[in-house]
Amino acid sequence: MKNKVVVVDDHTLLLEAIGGLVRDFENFEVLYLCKNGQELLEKLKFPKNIPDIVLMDINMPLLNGIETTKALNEKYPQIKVIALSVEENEKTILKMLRAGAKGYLMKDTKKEILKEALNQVVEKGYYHTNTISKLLIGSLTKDETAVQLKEREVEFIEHACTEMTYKEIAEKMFLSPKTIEGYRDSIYEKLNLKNRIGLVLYAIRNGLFTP
Amino acid sequence: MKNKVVVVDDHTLLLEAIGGLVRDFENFEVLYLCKNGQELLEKLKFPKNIPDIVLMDINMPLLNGIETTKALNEKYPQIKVIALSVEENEKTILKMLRAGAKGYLMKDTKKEILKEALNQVVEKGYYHTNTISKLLIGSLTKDETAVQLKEREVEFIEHACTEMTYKEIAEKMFLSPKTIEGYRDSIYEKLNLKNRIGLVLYAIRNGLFTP
DNA sequence: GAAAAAAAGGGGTAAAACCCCCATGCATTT
DNA sequence: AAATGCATGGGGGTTTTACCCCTTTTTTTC
Repeated sequence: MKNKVVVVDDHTLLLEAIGGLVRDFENFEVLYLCKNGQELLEKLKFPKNIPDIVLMDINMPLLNGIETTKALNEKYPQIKVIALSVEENEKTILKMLRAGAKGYLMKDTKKEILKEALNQVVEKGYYHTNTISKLLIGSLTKDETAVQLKEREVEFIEHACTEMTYKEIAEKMFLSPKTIEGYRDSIYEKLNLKNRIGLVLYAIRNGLFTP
Repeated sequence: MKNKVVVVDDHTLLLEAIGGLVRDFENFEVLYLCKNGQELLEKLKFPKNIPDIVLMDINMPLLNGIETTKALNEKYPQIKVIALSVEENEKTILKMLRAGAKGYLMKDTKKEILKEALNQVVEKGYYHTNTISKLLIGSLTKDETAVQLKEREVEFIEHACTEMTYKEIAEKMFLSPKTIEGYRDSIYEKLNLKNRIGLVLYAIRNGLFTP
């Protein structure tokens, strides 16, 4: 019995191409392909559509890789997710692993490594490269969870990533400029930032804002 | 006689996967795969390695797609380049077309479209989707070339994409703060920006700075 | 229901950013 | 020789940010 694989990626070309690669591996078969997380969750409502492994991109519209992985881990814990991404961003990788991904592959992976990863996930239940393992060890020492942004603060950060002044942002969010300054100050403290430029860079690097 | 295709992309998985797709098309064969522009130029030194079509990614280390395409157009004008990218950035697309690319495909393209593009490039010498055609028409009216940043201004912009104050940037560039302000003001005018946030976003969106 | 935490708003000061308009020196062009 | 372009630096002003420390109101928690 071949292991059933589903590939999820919004870039159709990449999606079909990776599907093609997996189809070439002897002990794997491609069940179907999805363009985003929402499409996958729809499909999974039918038991015949439940795969053994999901190869999942992280940056997707509608429902991204992290949220989708979380959902899968709750509803279908038997499905093993391997993240697939060009993102080398440490925090993103960690978020994905926390969401329950069993492996993480950079997109500059060789065909053989993909096969190896698929096989290891089937046999051992996980696949981690050296890079990822080191990251995991590092994450134990750092207290990442301490930084928790409020809903309204995230909203403010998105507005801060434009040419608007704080006064204008305040108007847009129906708040006093002073409240906005309050948000800013508490964010600066939490994230150890010096000025708005730093905030913008933080937002971009952590996916809160896409330029 | 099959048309010879070379794929250039730094993401190995994508590289191999696209190679696989092209291999499946009847009238095309994959000569070889490259991880960046430099590797391609090395290969081309041997006449037997000269393909009919190059499928080229834009963002690559060592020698990016735009520079590589320029080089190809000078030395091997018979080779037709099709750009392949996730970038939807207008300016990047235009740069690539100006460099001499005969076609431009987003990575969310279907397998059939890729085949269609390859065939059209062989037959007509070019392949442009509606989106690209509209862009081309638009570019004729706008005088994009007017905006020309000086060497030193670009250097300043890179520093502006950090938490440094202008005073600190001035020290780092061995200039008076007033000179820095001069750079800033002329850049704001040229690029129609309101403040430093806008500058940072411009820099990121146009590849002057990678966060 | 009281205590604690958070969200929202405020005052004041100093620094940074922004915006004009101007001067010098130096190379290239005409 | 005059003109142009450009890099560099400056004066003096306003606006916007940053950074203090503080109060009131709402929400959460025990």
